[in-house]
Amino acid sequence: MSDPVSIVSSLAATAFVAVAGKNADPIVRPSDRADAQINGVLPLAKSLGRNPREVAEELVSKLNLEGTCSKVEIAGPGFINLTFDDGFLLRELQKALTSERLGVGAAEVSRRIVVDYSAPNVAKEMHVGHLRGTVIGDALVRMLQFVGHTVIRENHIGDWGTPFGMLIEHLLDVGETSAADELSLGDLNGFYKAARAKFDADDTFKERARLRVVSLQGGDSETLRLWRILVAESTRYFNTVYQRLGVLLTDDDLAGESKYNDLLPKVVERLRDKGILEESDGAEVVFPPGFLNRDNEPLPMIIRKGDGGYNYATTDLACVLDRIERLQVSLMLYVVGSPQAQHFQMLDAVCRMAGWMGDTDEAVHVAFGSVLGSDRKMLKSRDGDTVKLVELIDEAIDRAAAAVANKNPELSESERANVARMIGIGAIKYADLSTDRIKDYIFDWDRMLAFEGNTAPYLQYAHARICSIFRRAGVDRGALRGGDIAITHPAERALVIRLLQFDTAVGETIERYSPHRLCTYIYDLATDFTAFYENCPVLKAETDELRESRLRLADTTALVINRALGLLGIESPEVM
RNA sequence: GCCCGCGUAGCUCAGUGGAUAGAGCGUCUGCCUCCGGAGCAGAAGGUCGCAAGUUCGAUUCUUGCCGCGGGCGCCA
Repeated sequence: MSDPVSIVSSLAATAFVAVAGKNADPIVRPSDRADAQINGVLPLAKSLGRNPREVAEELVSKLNLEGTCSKVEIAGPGFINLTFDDGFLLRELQKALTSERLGVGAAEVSRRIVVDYSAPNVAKEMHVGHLRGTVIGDALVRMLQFVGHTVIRENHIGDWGTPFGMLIEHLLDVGETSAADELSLGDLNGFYKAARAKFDADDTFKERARLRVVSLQGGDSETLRLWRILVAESTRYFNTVYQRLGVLLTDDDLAGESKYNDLLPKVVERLRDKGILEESDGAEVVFPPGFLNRDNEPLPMIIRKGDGGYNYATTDLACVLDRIERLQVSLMLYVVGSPQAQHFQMLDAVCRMAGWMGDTDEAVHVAFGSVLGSDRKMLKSRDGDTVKLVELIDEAIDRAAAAVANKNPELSESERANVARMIGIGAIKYADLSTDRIKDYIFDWDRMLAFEGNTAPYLQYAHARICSIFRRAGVDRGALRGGDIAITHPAERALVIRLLQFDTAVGETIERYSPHRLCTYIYDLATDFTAFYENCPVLKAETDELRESRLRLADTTALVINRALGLLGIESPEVM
């Protein structure tokens, strides 16, 4: 904990106990009238039936802020305005600097957590719809790991179900080798569409597909061999996308639906043993209370279809069993689009009815909105198709390369390519991460690649320029660390306070699984650095001491930007 | 019909039970021989969808309504 607001808050809490005789939230918040303000006096006075200003005075007398605040004043009806002591801020900054995580505290309790994200479908193209889930999930994984949790990534790919009948038959028609080539090249849409077209147009093909599904589910070894080709080629393709995108997912994280096949009968069995499985319209279902259908009748979660087959609900239940009983996790994050909200509510309800999840187990639907075009409709390519993720990546890098060539023509070709990659990918990711995930967001190339405003290029540029200060100074950043930092200007002070808020920013981001909070923080930090850089000459500082102090502030800022962007899965170029 | 989410400046978006609601872009007026303009200073622009309620205090919480999007039994 390095945020002065948190530190002062806990000090205030003890004073509140002294005055109130019980725990009371001091409600300490950052303030624009001082560094922080204590808002908890008014509600406390109300509950004590006392005059607020009187209570405020008593509180101030019991508040030991020696060494943390240089000024404490009561204002208005009973607010207490606090001004932090500069020495205190600088001590905290030094502590943060020498800490492992730049002041960010470890989680109070380290948990085992599954993060379920990305989830593309085998033999189907990855498109913009997969972008958000992949990027948000990856950022959450990085942050949770950062604060000390044990994170298990799970990529729940769609590798099972009726479409595989037609896909396998199409594979046979095309020939295994050329089909594999087609898939590994990434022409998944073409493959899927061709299969689909035949399925729709040709009754004998449809029959073959139907029979193939049966033998797939029956475990026919030849069919499984063919199925594995589809899965292997698809996942190989997914991996190339993940690598280009710079996300953590690998084959080790694959947890396709097929993986849970053996568990499905057990799910049914255990629900039946629990006495909550019912028969309805020929299907075996569970009715979690409170869910109604169109006609205001109880809405079931279908465990086993009328034809004896299983569906996604069963698989998801099996997943929960596996995660809780085998992986021993207590928290499951589902980074999945918001349209599936009701499904996850029912899933949670059924797991609790079944007793699989207890009071300490949590399943959180980390829901996110859709990616829209400028017309506010689902983003589509010109021909009305979904936009392929790889094409999006290509275009981002192309556009970034053009911007870099324009901004810094001096860069060598290979440097430019590398920087363009970092900027392009960063821009896409940041655009996705920087707005509240629950809302739909409007995809706009010009905005996300702008060097002004709350964008990745702006933040990356801020980082690169700080690096350039050191190149120009001819100073080794590492060698500088540990030395004195001074506050001689309000802009330096504001920057120090902001640097200390990194802890809170990460904490709030994790608490709400909302990466945009961290984005806002980095942007504020960059803005504060700009004000500092504008007002406080660094290389031309009046004295060597001041120059070094300011270089240290620049260094710290760059470290935090780099680390924070890293937590979002975004790289920080040193030149651009 | 029922349920869920969203509705903040012209546009894209932050934000909060507290004392004058913020940013970027766009618009307008100035400024700077600046460590790479990520420029700087200022102006205009908002009944925080509408209406009640809870509260000392609501844009934030509750309810109703309006608008938009999504979901609502054998797809995932």
